Amino acid sequence: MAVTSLRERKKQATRVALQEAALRLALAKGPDNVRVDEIADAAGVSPRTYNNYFPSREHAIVAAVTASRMPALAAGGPLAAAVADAVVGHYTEPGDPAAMLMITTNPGLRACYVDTAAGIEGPLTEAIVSRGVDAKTAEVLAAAIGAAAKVALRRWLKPAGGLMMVSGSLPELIRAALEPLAPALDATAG
Amino acid sequence: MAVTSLRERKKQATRVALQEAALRLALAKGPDNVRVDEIADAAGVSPRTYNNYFPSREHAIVAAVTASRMPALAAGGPLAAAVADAVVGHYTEPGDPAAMLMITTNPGLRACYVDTAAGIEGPLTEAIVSRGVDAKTAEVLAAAIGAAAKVALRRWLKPAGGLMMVSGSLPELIRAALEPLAPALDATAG
DNA sequence: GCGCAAAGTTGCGTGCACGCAATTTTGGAC
DNA sequence: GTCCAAAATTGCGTGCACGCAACTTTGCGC
Repeated sequence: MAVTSLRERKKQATRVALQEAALRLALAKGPDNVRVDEIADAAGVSPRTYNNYFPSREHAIVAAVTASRMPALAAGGPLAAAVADAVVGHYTEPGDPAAMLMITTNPGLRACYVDTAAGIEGPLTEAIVSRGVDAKTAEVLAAAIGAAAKVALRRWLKPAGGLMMVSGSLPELIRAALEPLAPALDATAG
Repeated sequence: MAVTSLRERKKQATRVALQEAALRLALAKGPDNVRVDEIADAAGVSPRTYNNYFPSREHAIVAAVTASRMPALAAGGPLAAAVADAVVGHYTEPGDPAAMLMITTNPGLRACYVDTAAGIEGPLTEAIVSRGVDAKTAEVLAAAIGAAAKVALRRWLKPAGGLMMVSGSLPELIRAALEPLAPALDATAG
């Protein structure tokens, strides 16, 4: 938040307005009954502008309940453990339970939520590099971690039994999914 | 090709017809000047049917130059090596050079081509399982491998210097990208 | 052959993503 | 305060993906 030119603040404001409008409307009318136009309208902005902020209808809704930044990696200790802690940290947010239920229930939102995992790859790459790992190696590892996170999210969202029930603790699932990658991560230790 | 009911053969035929029409038209007019309607038309099929076969305009074009199935994993030896060979094998196809140039040149096609890598995950999971690895572990590893493959493809497609030049040998890039995952793969050995 | 259920195709309608060019807003320099 | 270049917003137009509900084809049992 270092630079806060007025312009930047206004942009952030409309972004937030769009997110909140999207979430509110989706919760009120059901996610499939919300049109982009309504969201834009509720945020006091033109429909075209909506897509200057979000690449799809679902993104605004999901963004409203998604952590914006990854926690930093712990400085020392095994890389695998530090990564697991960071990823778990990122996905351990309170977040409106009703909103989460809606996301887990709706296919489009589910997919969009899972794709969130791609967003951690950039920061992860940097973080891994800053621990002395070669940049190209770090890129691959971050991509692998992102893929594992997606698997974990998919497992978490998978309808268990007949009912749409969250199938286990997300932190546990994330740690379990990252486990197979641990040898690769710890092999980078100097 | 075990089951070849007439129905199945006709489906395959239209699929191929669509692919070839798409590729031919894209090569002739430039990929951005080809409308879905034209492709469908050239394949003697309704536009609506196009999307029963391909989820996007780009997919048919890319599918025309993409290997349909992964080579099987070698039965013995280290898993990492077997996987690397299989993935390299999958991406080592002749393929019309002109078509490849077009794909590497056009942003939309590039992205679609990279996403091809997701298609190897299913077969890979099965293959890894059949080597005695736990199913959940295999799923994560396959996802990681797919992610690494995407990184390799992206590096390969990255415009090097000012010109749109393929930046190195794809097999080399794939092996390099898979290298960091080797410890994780070989750690599964009984 | 005959008929019928399943599979595939088609047309229609809707909402959406996005390129483009025109317009409005912003904010620092003077 | 005034001005202007950069940035953001907007409207428009286009092509596309896809749900849905007819309609047509297929292929199997008889």
